[in-house]
Amino acid sequence: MIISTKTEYAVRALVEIGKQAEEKPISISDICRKADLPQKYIEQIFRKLKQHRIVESIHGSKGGYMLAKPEKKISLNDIMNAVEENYNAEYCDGNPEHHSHCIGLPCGFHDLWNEIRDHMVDYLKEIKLDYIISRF
Amino acid sequence: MIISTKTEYAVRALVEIGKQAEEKPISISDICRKADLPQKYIEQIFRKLKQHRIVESIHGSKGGYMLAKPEKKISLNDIMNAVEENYNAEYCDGNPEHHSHCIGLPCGFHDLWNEIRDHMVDYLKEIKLDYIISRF
DNA sequence: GCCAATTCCTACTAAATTTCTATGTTATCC
DNA sequence: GGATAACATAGAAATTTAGTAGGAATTGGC
Repeated sequence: MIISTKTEYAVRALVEIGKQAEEKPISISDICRKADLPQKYIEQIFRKLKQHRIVESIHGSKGGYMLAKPEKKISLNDIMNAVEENYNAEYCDGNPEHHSHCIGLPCGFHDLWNEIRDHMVDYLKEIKLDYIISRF
Repeated sequence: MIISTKTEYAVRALVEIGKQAEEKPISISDICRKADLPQKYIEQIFRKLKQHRIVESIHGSKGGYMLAKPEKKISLNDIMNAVEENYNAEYCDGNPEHHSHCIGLPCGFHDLWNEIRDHMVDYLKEIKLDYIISRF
């Protein structure tokens, strides 16, 4: 499956924030209760989302998370890039010492894999959070 | 990474068959020697490729594998479909008893994930083995 | 008929990754 | 000061992926 649990959880949690009409922060525990998600896991995920400026947080009691920018400026690509490990990794540097089958530069396979990844990234950039929310 | 080792191995092995000018079978051991691949693993992969009519085999001594159809009729999608587990799996059937967050049918998330998967499948259908081979 | 080379089959092991929990610390509101 | 929340790190548990072991069945060539 193309979409991992981690990405799905991130999206479901962000949708929960998006559904919140008011401009006040919502806590992880609220999100998880409403969307039936594992709280500690979501905490980790949200720290990554914050590092990538997708959400911002308010510390302490009455604190929580808010979207850091408008829903239409947050794409599925942004979310996956924040949340998935080495989402951006080049498949290979073409160095035969790392991959014995690379006969040299450029390596045809890895150019192809990167081409496929780039296609996917471009597509996912067009799927915005507002579109996702609108489907509910 | 979108492309797994298993798919990469399958492609590299199929390219090796494609490079073979003559219309005679090539053995797994030859393929693995030339492309530096783990033989037993490739054997498994080729059995799946055979089940999906991507290659055909000749038993016994002097036996081996050949492409079952022209290179331009074998797509990356065909290969991944043969080789990757539940490549075709619907993300979810929308049944809340299986996924507690599905509030009903249709389930917006899973329709979206399937939409993304379908986009990817359509793209991968257009990447044919002859194109891949031509890149070397 | 026998041997070598090969496909074919199943079960298992090992490694890596992903998912999730435990146990805190720090910050803020009341 | 207590409650509630974000923030942090380590690691357990589960799942998936990659690879190995050992052999059975099939065929060509001698």
